Amino acid sequence: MVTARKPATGTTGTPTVYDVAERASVSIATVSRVYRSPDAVRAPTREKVLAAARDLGYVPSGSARGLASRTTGILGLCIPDYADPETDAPGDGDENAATLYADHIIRGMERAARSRGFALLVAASLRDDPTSLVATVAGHVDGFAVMSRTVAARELETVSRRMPVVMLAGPPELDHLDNVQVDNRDGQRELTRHLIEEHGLADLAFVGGPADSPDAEARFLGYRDACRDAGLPVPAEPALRGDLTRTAGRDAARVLIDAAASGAVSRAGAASGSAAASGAVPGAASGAASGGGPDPAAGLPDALILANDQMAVGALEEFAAHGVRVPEHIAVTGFDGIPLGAMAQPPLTTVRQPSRRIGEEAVALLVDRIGAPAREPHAVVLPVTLVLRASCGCVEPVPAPRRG
Amino acid sequence: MVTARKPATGTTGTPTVYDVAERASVSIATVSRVYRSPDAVRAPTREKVLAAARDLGYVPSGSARGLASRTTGILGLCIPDYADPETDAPGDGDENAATLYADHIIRGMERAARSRGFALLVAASLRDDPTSLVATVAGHVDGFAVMSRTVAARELETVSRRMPVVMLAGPPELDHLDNVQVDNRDGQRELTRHLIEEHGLADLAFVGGPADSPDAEARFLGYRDACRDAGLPVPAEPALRGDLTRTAGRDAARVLIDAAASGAVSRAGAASGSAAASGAVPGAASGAASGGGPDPAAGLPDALILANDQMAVGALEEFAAHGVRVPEHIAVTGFDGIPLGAMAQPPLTTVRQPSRRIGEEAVALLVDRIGAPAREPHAVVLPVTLVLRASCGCVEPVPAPRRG
DNA sequence: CTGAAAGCGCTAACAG
DNA sequence: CTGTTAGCGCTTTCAG
Repeated sequence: MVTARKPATGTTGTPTVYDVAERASVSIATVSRVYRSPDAVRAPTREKVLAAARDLGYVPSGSARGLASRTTGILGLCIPDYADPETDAPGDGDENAATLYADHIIRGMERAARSRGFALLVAASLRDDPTSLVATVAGHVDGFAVMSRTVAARELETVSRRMPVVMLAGPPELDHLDNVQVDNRDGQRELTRHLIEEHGLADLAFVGGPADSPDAEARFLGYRDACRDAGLPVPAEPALRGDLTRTAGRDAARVLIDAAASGAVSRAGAASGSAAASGAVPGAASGAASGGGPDPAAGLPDALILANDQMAVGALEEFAAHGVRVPEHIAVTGFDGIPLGAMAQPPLTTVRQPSRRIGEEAVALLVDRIGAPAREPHAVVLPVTLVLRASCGCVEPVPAPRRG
Repeated sequence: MVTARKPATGTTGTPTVYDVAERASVSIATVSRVYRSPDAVRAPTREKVLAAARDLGYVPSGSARGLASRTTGILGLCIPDYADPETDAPGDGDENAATLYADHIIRGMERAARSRGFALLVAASLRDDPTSLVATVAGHVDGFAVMSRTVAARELETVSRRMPVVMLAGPPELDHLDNVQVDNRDGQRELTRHLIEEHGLADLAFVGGPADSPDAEARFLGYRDACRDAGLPVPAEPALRGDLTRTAGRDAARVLIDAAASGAVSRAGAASGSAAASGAVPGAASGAASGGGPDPAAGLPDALILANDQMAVGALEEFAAHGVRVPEHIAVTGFDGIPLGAMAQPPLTTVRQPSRRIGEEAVALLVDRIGAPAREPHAVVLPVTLVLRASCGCVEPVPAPRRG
């Protein structure tokens, strides 16, 4: 006869089920049961085990558990690299706002996950380290969400055959994946239509994001839709492009101001991408929301439509610095609905994205699929909402009464 | 002789080392090596393995790995429950800003962790579900950080004997734990001193947070330090307390306004905690930054010092709504350095916390300790910085030039 | 440089 | 209700 098969860990090392079992004079199976299905163990026995565990400082090993049960109770999230680590609080907290979006998704997922009994594993790609995020995450989770452009499609292709994966806020690169998006195009179309129909603006300039940003491109498309619907010229390219930062918004505004000052030449000509945008209807500027005063607005479009709030806030700042009044001289709009927009001067008209809901939907989709791996891929498109504030010429609505 | 000991997984199930090994005609040990120490395997062999893995869609199991190697490559973070999930974007995005603090810590940890080869497991306590966070997290990580008051001290006590734990932004409840804090007291002292010495203010009112918020309490202590240093009355309790939200800030401002309007009675008397605060030096109000105009300031303190930015922004809003001018009638300050503060009207003077660095330090501490479990506990205190803007009477400094 | 063997700590049928 | 017995998939000496 052999000696004990699984000798208790003795002195060193973290305590295991064996240690607890020995101390409580029960089998390891019972110890396991106490944690997995407490009701399947008689109360006295359970107490004994719990007491032993407490004394020993026992904490079940997630790894062993995961290995044995083939599920980890963890959901993953891959996000793109954001912000330079060295740039902490350079002065105005600009980069803080930049992250809000991903933060909200994280938060939404975290809560939704936890309320369903999952924890959240977050991994961001590192600009300089192309190590596969998927490999890091996939091995530890029961399923995960990926923000668009974070990981290579080929990799997703492979791993998505083995576990639930949902694509976030990006075009369904892999059509067989679940994915949740926001209705960027629709939102921008409605916003633009509002400018055209409610405020009677006709000379619009759109400031886009990088050409490879699906969100920004979808917004541009929405902008074009509105132009088309209104019988306005439909630009093939944004009048300007920026990298979605506040600074880019400032720059865009300055380009416009400079162009306006140097005569009525194609003011969009200074753009990075192709030029020739917004039709030249200089006279239309006088048709703006609330004309009056002298005319620092001469040569400016009726409205500047930026692809996100950050750029819009930057533009607001630049205009203010140059004595251009918003919305009197030019209307300005953003997209996203970040808190900063509400505090801007004037408060920014924008389109609010349900960023937190994106995370929540992702979890719902993931959990669904974990329950039914063969289910058809779902694509959920979250609606956005117009937030009309002063920067487009709308009167700031009275603050809503607190809800009961 | 027996049959194959570890038959390849065959058709079903996710592929394992055995499948890859078989397909590449090598042993499982070699497959393992390819992932753990690629250089220990001849290039041709390595390629063969990698190819097989690719074909199979093989992803190493984090659980199995963790079990076998006793390390998971994951760092954990326990944060307190925040925001009601139902309250998404009720109107002003208030709750968005509310989370910034935890978000920054998450972000800081996430990046720091990843740059050192770790992923981040985030778990928030659920208001209604007291299930042990620690149990969820501890089993899956190599060490973790805990935001103060998130988990019971007893539990930490136990688990910290078995793995690295660092306490965040809270008083070292367990003195043997590593912990990282922010110099709340010092920051508030300096800010207050600035108000007293640079602006000549003497009648100060401090709005604190919940009594069980270590951060808010430390700030109050700093405020008291400054009062004492200046020979001013040293209140035993904050003039008012709030729950650190924007709404609480609004309420605080209103209490002050009402009290001022209803005569010069003890305006702090309406506070929740004990009353009797800031010495009565009503005349001093005229000594404010830029006196002039009529006197809506009558009965108001010279300055309202709020325990955080959110409350301060709320106060700013309320004052504006009642025609009280800041800083002419009353100076207002916050604490934290959230982006909202910079956009407020007037821009908010505050103390900036290096929130992201907290997360970074936490990771550094954790990784250090993982490397040296027996090391002495470290306590790092991060410095804060004064951000002087218009709400205290300082001129808004010109925007710093972009760094080269 | 590669293979064989022995677990890591826990769960999950099965027996009793 | 509780104990036995196999592994889960991978890392790791230790040989070769």
